[in-house]
Parts: sequence; C-alpha cells; structure tokens
Amino acid sequence: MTITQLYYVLAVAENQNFTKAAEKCFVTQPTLSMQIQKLEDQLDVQIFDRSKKPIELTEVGKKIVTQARNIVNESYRIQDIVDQQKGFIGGEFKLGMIPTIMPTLLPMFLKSFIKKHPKVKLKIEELTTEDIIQKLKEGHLDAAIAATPLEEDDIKERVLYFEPFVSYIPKNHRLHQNKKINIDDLDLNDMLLLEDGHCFRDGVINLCKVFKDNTEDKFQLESGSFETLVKLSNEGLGMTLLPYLHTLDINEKDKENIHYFNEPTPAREVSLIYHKSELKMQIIEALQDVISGIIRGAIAFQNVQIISPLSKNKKAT
Amino acid sequence: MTITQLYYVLAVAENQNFTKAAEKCFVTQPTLSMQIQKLEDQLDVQIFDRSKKPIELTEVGKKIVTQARNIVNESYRIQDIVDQQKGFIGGEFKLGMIPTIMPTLLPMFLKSFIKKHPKVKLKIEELTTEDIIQKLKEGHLDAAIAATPLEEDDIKERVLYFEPFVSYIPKNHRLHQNKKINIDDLDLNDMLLLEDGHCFRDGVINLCKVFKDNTEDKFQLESGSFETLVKLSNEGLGMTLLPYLHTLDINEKDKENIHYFNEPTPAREVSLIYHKSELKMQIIEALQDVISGIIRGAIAFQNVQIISPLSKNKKAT
DNA sequence: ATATTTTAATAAATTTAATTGATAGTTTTT
DNA sequence: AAAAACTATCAATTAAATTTATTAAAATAT
Repeated sequence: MTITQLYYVLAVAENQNFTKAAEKCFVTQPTLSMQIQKLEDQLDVQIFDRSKKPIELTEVGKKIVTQARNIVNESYRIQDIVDQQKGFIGGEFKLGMIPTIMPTLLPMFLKSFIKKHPKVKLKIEELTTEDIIQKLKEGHLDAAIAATPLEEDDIKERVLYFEPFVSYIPKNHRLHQNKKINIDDLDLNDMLLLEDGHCFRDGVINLCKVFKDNTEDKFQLESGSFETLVKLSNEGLGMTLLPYLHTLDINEKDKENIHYFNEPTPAREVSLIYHKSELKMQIIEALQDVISGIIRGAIAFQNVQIISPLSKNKKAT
Repeated sequence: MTITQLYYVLAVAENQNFTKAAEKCFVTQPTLSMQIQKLEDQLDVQIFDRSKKPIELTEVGKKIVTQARNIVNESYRIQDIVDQQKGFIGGEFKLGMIPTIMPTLLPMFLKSFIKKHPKVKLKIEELTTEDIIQKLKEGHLDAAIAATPLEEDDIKERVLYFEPFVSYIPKNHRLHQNKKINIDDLDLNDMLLLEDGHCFRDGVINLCKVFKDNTEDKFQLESGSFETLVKLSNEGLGMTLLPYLHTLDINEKDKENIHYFNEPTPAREVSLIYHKSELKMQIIEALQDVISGIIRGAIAFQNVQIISPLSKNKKAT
C-alpha cells in the first residue's frame, strides 16, 4: 500500500469517474485503474462497485476512503512540521470566502498580506458556507472566512471581527424618520433579502424573528447582490439590511438612507475557520494577524449582539 | 514521500543504527541510507544527526518520527477495516503480559483461544508494565494483560477480573493463628517481596501503606518468583502475599499456610489494555471474551478493594 | 600510535514497480 | 443502431527501489 494509491482512491471516490480523477492526478487513466486494482487485490476487497454507473463506493470502500483521507492528510503534515521548524511561511494556501464577505474584506487585506508574506501562493475561492464546510473536511481548503458560530465538530473558529447589521431605509418607508432603529421595528414582510443560499439572508431572518416568530417565509423580492438590493430599495420596494463594511462604499446620495441600530447593535461574527487537524497553522495565524490588524481601524462598535448565521431548516448555508 | 520511507525512518530512530534497522526491515543497509536521504532531500531537512555516535534524531527529526508513527499505524488500519468487514479474526497478534500474571493465566486460556481462533498467530511476550506501555505506544504490541488502573492517556483498559491478594503465612509467624487476615495486620518489615520492577511488589507496598505510611522501604529478602518466596517463607523468613491464581497450584502441604483476607478482600484489577487507536479490536474483543469466560469459573470473590499497581516514585513498573 | 572493527555513504548493476500509449470491451447516451 | 463515454487490459517504456561491491570515516582494541 502506498500513499499514492490512497490518493488515487480519493480522487476516484470524489470524481466518481476514473478518467476525470486521472486528469486531476496528472496521470493517465490506466495508471489509476491498475494501481487501484492492485490495492484491491492486496486487501482482497472491492473498494469500488464498477457495475454502478457512475461508479460507486462499496460499504468497505466508504470506510477505506475515510481512513485514506486521514492518512493522506496526515502525510501532508510532515512537510508542515518542517516548514514550522524553519519558520517558513509559504506554499500554496487555499482560502474560501462567503460571497457577502469577499467583496468588502478581500480588497482590505489582500495587498497587505501578499506584501508581508510573498511566498504564500493564495488561492481564493468564493463559496457558500455549506461548500466551505465540506471542502474543509475533505482537505480541499486550508481555511475560510465565514459567519460563525457554525457548531461543526471538525472545524475550529477564530473570531476576526464583529460586523454590525445596518439598515438601508428608503424615503417612502415607514421607518425612514427614525434616526436609530430597534430590532423589534423590523418586519420580514417589507424586507428585501438576498436570494436563498446566502447565510447573511439566514442571519437577517433570524434577526427579524428575535421578536416575531410568526412570520411566514414568503418574500416579495430577492437578489444576489447588495448593490441590487440597494437599487431596488431606492425604487421604494422595501428596506433592506446590509453588513457594515458594505455601507462604506455606498455613494454619497444614498448614504442618507443608512440607519444604524440602537445598542446592542445586531452583528454577525466573522471568523477564520479551519479543520481541527490544524494543518498550515503558521499561515492561518499570519492571516489572522493581518486581517485583525486591518479591521481594528475599520470597525469600532462596542456593544453588539451576535446573530446566528444558521438557518433553522437547513444546516448551514 | 512513501509509507515505506517513513517506516525506515522509524526503524532507524528506534535502533539508532542503520545496519540493525535494515535487518529488522529485511532490506540491505544501503536501501535505508538511500531512501532516508531521499526523504531528507525532499523535505530539505536533516532527520538524523549522523555526527553523533550512536546516531541521533534532530529536533525536527523527533517531530517527524512522531508523525511518521501516526501515519504508519494509521496505514495498518486499512487492512483492519477490511478484516473487520469480513468478520475475519486472524493474522499476527502481539500480546504482552506481566510476569506475575503470565504463568498462571496463560495456561488457563491459551489452548481454548487458539482452538476458537485458529487463524490468529499469537505472539506472547513477558514484559514489565513499563515496557508494555512503551511498546503499546510505539505500536510494537497489539495489546497486553497487566494490573490496572494505569492512568495512561493513550491507553485504554478493559477489566478482565479482580484477583485477590492471599497471605502465605508460615508456622512460626505471629499471624499464623489468625484464621482470616486484616489489612492492618500487615507489616512491610516482615514481608517477603518480589524484586524491584514487578508491579505486584508495588501493589503489596501500597496495600501495607493503606494503614501505616511510616514504613521505610528497607526489605530483608527479595526474589523474582513466587515459588522462591514461598520456599523462603517456609524457612521462616517472613510471610508473603500471593495473587489468588498462584495459590491454586501450591502443593497440599503448604496450602495450610494460606490465609484469606477479611472482606473487602484486597485485590488487583487485571485488564486487557491496548492503544486508544483501537487497532485489531476484533481480536482484542475475542481475547476478552475467552479470558472472561474462563475466569468466571475460577474466581468467585465478591467484595473486593482494588489496590493500585502504581509505585509512588516511578510511574508504572 | 596503529590495526581492527563497526558503521554509513556511494556507485553501478539489477530487479521491481509505475506509468504510458494503444486498444478492446462495456455500458450509456443519442 | 450508432456514437460517445468509460474502464480494463496489454505490451512497451520509464522510473524507482533494491542489491552487491566498495569506499570512507569513525570508534575500539591492540
């Protein structure tokens, strides 16, 4: 049994296809076929059920894959030990970010991070929380930035900052006169929301339900970006909630529609999350340092109330 | 990096010698030299300090060895998964036993075990508790039978039985008239003990100190076997304590010197112990079943008081 | 000090294993 | 029924591990 064989098994298991898996491993398909067969012969057990199309794992196969993932990941840790010893901060680092954080946070820290740690090859991907959790568990991401707490066993969280929710209330809205907003002023029924799949949407729903749990989940208008939400709102279609950092680059004219909440300000907790195995911890800590340092100057709210990003129905989106 | 390379590193680390390590791996010495060099080149770090004789691990080397042991052991688990799936109970199984348990317990269960599980190739070694713990941690033993509790983080325990301490008191001894013995009758100063290194000795010392903690650790006579202790005792050199199972094959004449304790009978806890990684659990459970089944008929004491096998000075011997 | 022994590294040859390109045999899709 | 997609198989090739023989260096004994 070799680490390479186990790696091939993982590739086939994840792609459900020998040919695609071979491409991802940068070898030809017969290589995978033969090496996996060899492993199966040695163990005298079928890992894949080749009668099913697409190919499926057998029952033992599933257990073997879990263990293989362990072994392959633990093998990466040896290089990690060496890097740590040398104080070397570098190499490829795959970072996931959720869509409602990425556009505002990434430009704030990226330049500064690559300047400070030029040897790190950052690969950043925009993903839903759901995908992030799966990829962290499978070892396809080294870390991610998402709204927390997530309550996932295998994933650790380091809080970066608390980002307040801010109301965007157009002229014609019943709340526009109020200088500051209270949570119990909110009503999901006149609220514009991001489309399903964003955890910020779930946060807003949770927030609105803090006081009224009778709201039915029927919304009039939904969109994929805050920019659109603001425009729709300007058209008088309702108010909306924005994460604080998004309000920093709203144009002057629209800024008068921004209303802050009374304390305790509802906020989302934004954390750097990573697998509990703590691989590449040096880079994770370097990221944390850079981002925390930058945010310290940008967000100055004191008394906040954390709103959970988890939807009541689904696990985490 | 290959599992084989990691295995070679472990062998050299444990033998502190390339030549010996090569023999244990059933390859030639240049194979080890080259493969380990290759790994060192790849990681760009020295694992061994070859300037020291005998060869030593570097600081990183120590960390790499720990992780390598992880990986190699986890790789064995894949075969384990397959065996478990198939319900196969077989293969090599290395069992350690402490000297004060081995001669009485082994003959009781060995035949019956190999009859019930003929495919298991049992390799039994007599070892001190100390050695057992180390070998379990290094993966050189699959399980062991020892006196417990040990309070070792990485080691799990499954109690097999409680074996009472029995007094052996010769004619001329002050306690010979007493039909039953109390713990507070004991005095370390007229007690014959096993030589240092046996945990049963430490158990006896702990037992005697339950009531008197003023005893100084100066003993007159010590021996390596209970047979000798009994003979020395017969010569009038003092009383001694025996584990219950040892009293079953004392000759008729000497049996009148055996005195049981009043309840709660002091006893040692005898357990099957194994690494927390739970490798080869099927065989461990098979062993537990067989031994528990056999002991059930042999020991019938109810009210026992467990005496710790741990010495106050050293950790566990 | 010098010889002997022990031990690890190196070099070249050999064996073993992994990988590839070409192709055949299935199954699925069109 | 034909085409496409996919995996297994084979022989050839490439790469890697291992061995035997030897050298070099250090430790030990004489």
